[in-house]
Amino acid sequence: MDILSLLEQSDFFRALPPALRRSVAALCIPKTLRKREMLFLEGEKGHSMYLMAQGAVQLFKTSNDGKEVVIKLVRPGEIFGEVVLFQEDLYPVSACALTAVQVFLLPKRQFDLLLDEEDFRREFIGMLLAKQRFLSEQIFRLSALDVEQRFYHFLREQYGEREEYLVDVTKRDVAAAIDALPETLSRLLLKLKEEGSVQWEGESLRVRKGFWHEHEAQDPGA
Amino acid sequence: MDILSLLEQSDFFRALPPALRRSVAALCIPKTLRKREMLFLEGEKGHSMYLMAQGAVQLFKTSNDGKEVVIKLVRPGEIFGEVVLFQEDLYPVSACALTAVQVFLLPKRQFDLLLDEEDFRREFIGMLLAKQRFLSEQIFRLSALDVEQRFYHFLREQYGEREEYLVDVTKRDVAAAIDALPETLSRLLLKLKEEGSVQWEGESLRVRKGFWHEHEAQDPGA
DNA sequence: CGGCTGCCTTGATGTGGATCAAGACTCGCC
DNA sequence: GGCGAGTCTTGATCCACATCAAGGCAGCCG
Repeated sequence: MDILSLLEQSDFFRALPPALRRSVAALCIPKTLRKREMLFLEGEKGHSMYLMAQGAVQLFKTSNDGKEVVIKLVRPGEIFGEVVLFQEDLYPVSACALTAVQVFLLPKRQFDLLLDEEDFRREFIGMLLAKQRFLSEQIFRLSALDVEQRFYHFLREQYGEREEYLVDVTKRDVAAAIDALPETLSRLLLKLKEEGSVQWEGESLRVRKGFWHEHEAQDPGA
Repeated sequence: MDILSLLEQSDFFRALPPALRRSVAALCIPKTLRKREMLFLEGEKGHSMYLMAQGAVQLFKTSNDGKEVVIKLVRPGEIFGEVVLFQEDLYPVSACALTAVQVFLLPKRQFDLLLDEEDFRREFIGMLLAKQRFLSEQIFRLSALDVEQRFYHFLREQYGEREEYLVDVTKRDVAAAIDALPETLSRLLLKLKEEGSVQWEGESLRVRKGFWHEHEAQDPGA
């Protein structure tokens, strides 16, 4: 994936005038990670934000006693690590590649230039607000939905309402993403298989016709 | 509380040149609410953000089956409802006064002027990022801490590490804020009283000397 | 006054999901 | 080929917290 077309796809780099976009592209530093490689650690000093090009990155926090809490999975086209560009410069989360990953790195200094662009600014702030919505909803989900519903939400959010999926992350990672243990997800999947509604073998997951219709999304007001 | 000195206290209105600050003050619409009055509802269209002057406001989401999940309590000096100023103009949460409340309303249109100010912009974005940190930590707390630790965090965050508190919200609201039922909080408080560590009667809450020392905050990396 | 409406407490019981423990299965690697 | 490490499953048990149900105890109003 080349950087320029990625920028064109990305919601808010699209807002830049083409000339500036090209110069940003020139400043972006590409980086690839292998599965399970760490990108940065919670508490570390950071000077760049990241633009996701390929794969999946897990953002998580770690408790004193070692429990890892997933805050968000990042997918191609999304930005992360932008928290570090203003004021406080410590990453509030750790980032780990769940698959082979391709990202671009945009250093702090280059970034300031962009913010002078009125349109870019609007898009950037809009993106921050969208993230705020996402996190609020995540809080809601954790406290109001059970594991089963969180699993459905996960599928919808990551891959959309389909009948066949190619799941590119492990069950363990899915479990973590919906704040459950692998054991719990495993038992859930067994139940769903017996019900005939969801079947997940290897990378391929399939869902009974009409399934999504019977499982409407929560949270209409969002 | 008069609006001008509030603006001077507020983290990022302080960044405005005094002249502009005065003109903002002139544009702010004061509003007072009584306990339990609603300010806006999830899903409603909105055209203003709010600046908190006095009291406590609860931001929450409601599930299909009526469960209310508190996202955040807002305190004097904080901003809320700003999500509505860009793109999507529906409030993602509902807002309810937990006490008598004084707020100022800043309509969308006036707000755009402010964003042209370089310094203000930086502060505004900084505030959004701080909120993002807060929400991430909240997710962490919900999934990694038990009710007892969430209660301690609540006290620290709302009032600081003191020995005596004047609690201005009801137990029911505290319970909701730490994602617990009133019954659960009640039982916790009984336990803490028997241990001699926390005593809460009426509005006054007191904590054993040395208590905070024994209960260090989690989440060092934040 | 007496009754109502919120708030808070206390008790008995239920349960979703965590925890602990033990295989099974896969795959890369020597 | 076989060993070891990582992943996934399955079962038995446990526990924090929810749920359900009843009172107690204000404060307020007619």
